[in-house]
Amino acid sequence: MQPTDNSPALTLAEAKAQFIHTWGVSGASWGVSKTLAQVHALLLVSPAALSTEDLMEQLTISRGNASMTVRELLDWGLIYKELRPGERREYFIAEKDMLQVTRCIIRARKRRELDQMKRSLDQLAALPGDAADADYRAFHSALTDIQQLATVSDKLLTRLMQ
Amino acid sequence: MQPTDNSPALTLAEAKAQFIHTWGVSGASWGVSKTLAQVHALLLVSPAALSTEDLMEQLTISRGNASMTVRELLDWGLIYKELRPGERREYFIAEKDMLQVTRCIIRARKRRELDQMKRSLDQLAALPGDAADADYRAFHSALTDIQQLATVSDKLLTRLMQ
DNA sequence: CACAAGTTTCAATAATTATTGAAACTTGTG
DNA sequence: CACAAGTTTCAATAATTATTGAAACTTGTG
Repeated sequence: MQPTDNSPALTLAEAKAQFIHTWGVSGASWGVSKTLAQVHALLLVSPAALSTEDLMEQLTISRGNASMTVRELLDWGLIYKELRPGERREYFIAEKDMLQVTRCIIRARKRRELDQMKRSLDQLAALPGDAADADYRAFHSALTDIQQLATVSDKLLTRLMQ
Repeated sequence: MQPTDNSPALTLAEAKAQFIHTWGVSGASWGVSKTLAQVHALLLVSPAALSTEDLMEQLTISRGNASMTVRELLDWGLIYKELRPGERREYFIAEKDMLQVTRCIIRARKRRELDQMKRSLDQLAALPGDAADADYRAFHSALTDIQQLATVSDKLLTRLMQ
């Protein structure tokens, strides 16, 4: 007797929906909004470009939300506008090369978080103080260690972006 | 005339407070709670171990918050308990080696997010389908690309952890 | 075993963040 | 230049997430 799998296989649409859900959850735990991640996921697995209307419909989100999310994804460089001659409506298509996608994400996050952090650290490290004070020395050395880590990370990320 | 900087220099306590604030903001944008990041920052720049009481006082947070946050930091491996003989109260001290700190953070996030994502992707990639259907092929190929990226990231992160 | 000195849990609440949706805006066309 | 077909903005609101604080629990000691 050949064992046959009785559970109904996922349809393509269900598989896509599940992927969009997973991508949304992941995004949320890295500090980006669930909708942003979901719109990105939907466009990643769409062979064709989609309009704002399509996004609203397929993800049941509002026009405003769709508009702002799409703008942010354009800003990250993760999606492109596709303009069709003679049509008013804008279509969006995702960068499909995952290496490029990675670069975009690293570039954006580095700029927003790491560079900002380095600036704060530099400012704090400039604090003049009494080198005889153990407490001051401890703080300063902690700061220097963190700065060094920031510098190393910066170099590594820059290299990863090629 | 020698130009003298008139702005009052930061005191050590102010500098620490500013560091704690910055670290808190950074943490928040990477999806960890502000308090978690702040407790970590405070312990990072404290030469001595601190008790729950100390944390509550210095960050003006509740006992419950302090307790849960400390437990989570222990779980990440970012802080240690220091027990003093004959004392009931627990003291906490941060891992100060930033290389170790990085490892702990990578290990925890990899386990929580990347490994989880890989499992979801594997499950979706197992979807049987009609290889003649262009839509199916497009989805499958997107999925494979993402899986490959996940695998490469996994290897890179594992290497970074040494 | 009662008590003191702590820690943990978790339901209620506060604070924050994301989302809606209607009004304002933009742009191309007859 | 009026209108149609879209997009964007942003105040109000909904949803989510973090925090409080009091009660329950734990553990060592006289």
